[in-house]
Amino acid sequence: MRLSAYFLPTLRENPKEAQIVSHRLMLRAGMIQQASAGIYSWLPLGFKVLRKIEQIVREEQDAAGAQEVLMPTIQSADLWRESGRYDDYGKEMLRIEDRHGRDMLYGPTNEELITDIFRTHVRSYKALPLMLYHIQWKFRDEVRPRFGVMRGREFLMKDNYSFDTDYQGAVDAYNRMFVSYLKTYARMGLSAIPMKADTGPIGGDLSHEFIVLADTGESGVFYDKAWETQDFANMDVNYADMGEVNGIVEKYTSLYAATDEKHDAAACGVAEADLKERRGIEVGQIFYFGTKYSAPLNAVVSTPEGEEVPVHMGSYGIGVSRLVGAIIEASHDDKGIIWPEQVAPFQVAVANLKSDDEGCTTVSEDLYAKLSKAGIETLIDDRDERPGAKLANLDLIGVPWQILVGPRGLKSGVVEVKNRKTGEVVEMTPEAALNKFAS
RNA sequence: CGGGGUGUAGCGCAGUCUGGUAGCGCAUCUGCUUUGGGAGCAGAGGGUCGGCGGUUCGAAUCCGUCCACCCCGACCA
Repeated sequence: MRLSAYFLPTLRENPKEAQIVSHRLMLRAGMIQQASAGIYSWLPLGFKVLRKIEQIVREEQDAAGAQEVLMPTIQSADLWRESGRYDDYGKEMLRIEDRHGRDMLYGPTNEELITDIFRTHVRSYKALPLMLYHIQWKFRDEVRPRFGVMRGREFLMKDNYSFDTDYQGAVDAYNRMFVSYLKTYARMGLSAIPMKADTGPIGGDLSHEFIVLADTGESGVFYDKAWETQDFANMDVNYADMGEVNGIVEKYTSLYAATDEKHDAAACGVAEADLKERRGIEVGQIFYFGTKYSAPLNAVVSTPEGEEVPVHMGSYGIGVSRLVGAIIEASHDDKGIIWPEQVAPFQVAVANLKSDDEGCTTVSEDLYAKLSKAGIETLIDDRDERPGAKLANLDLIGVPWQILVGPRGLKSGVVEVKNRKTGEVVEMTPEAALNKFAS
């Protein structure tokens, strides 16, 4: 992508309404634009990152055996009356009346709809286990939206629903998701720690929330420092082997972690030297809720014994749009965003530091063409700007690697390859720079 | 939902108290000079001052009303 043609409306100054760093940086980096309170348009750069995160979530859901569907944003109130939640959900649910006077709503979650799909088509234990998920926009009419996409009213969420004949099957599904969540967040360059959670209004009796460590997080967390040395991103799991899955869950549920509300220094059993205290952001939650929805909605299956039983369900959510903010909270400096490579909008940015210099232009254009051809997502700053402006902009938008092409280096035949995260700069020939990324 | 605050150019703000030609910085456009950490000079464009109503010869400014947005708290992917 050429920066000269890219719709990237960056801001030099901080918009006054943005208080937390991810919100400020997302606005300044031209990723989002507020449409109304808690509702955002996603501009090219932001949307690109959003889709990368979404894709990682999708791949890990698929790997864990879930199947993707897509349910609508607008739902009929009828199903919600059937489950009893139409009255229970309160003002957070956006209620709409259509032209015929029918009560509709903008879905805040999808238990009812997925259960309806399930009960229409599934009658036998033989179709189980089953996990269906979708990645769709939700709307919850928060009293006080804030923190940009971290706490919006409209948000993109992955919600997965599991269906099993009995409790043991449901726990298996729960455990698969537990493991897949560890891996999902790690693949985005995040440290997310599962913590025992209250089940809240959604109901049920087994739940963990996943909390990403970030200094600016909303809640305080305590955990065993052993969490920091786990490599979940490269964890190889066979989800069909429940012994293996359960082993992983057992290992990590026994490793201490708790939010400050639940932390008990005396009872945690972690030596003081091993106990870390930090802040975190909730980015996902998993629940087992049994027959809470299947019973009222009559989602039943026949067992091998010919008995009809309501299915045991669980739900598993990941706040996809919130993750964009959470990643920035976890990874930035005073100059801007530092994207982990897995979710970065571009892998490499080529900065032509002197765009009216023939040598600089030839070298940077050549690098751009070859990197692009090699399938590397590359951004070239080909604008007629001063070097300082270009460097500041690239730092702001957080591309992990910058190749700086300037007359100073070209005199001795080199360009500079800069790592955004460490700030380390290595001089090398253009060919070597190309090989570093495209080999 | 309780408490507080703000709406003036794309962004950040002054002007409002004390009514009298709508301003500043950044950004944008043109030209020249410049080119390694957000350049300099010269010029230009851009605003029904959140909406509606009222007071007045005259309203960004005073009064009324509505709307939008933000912050703190209680609640949440």
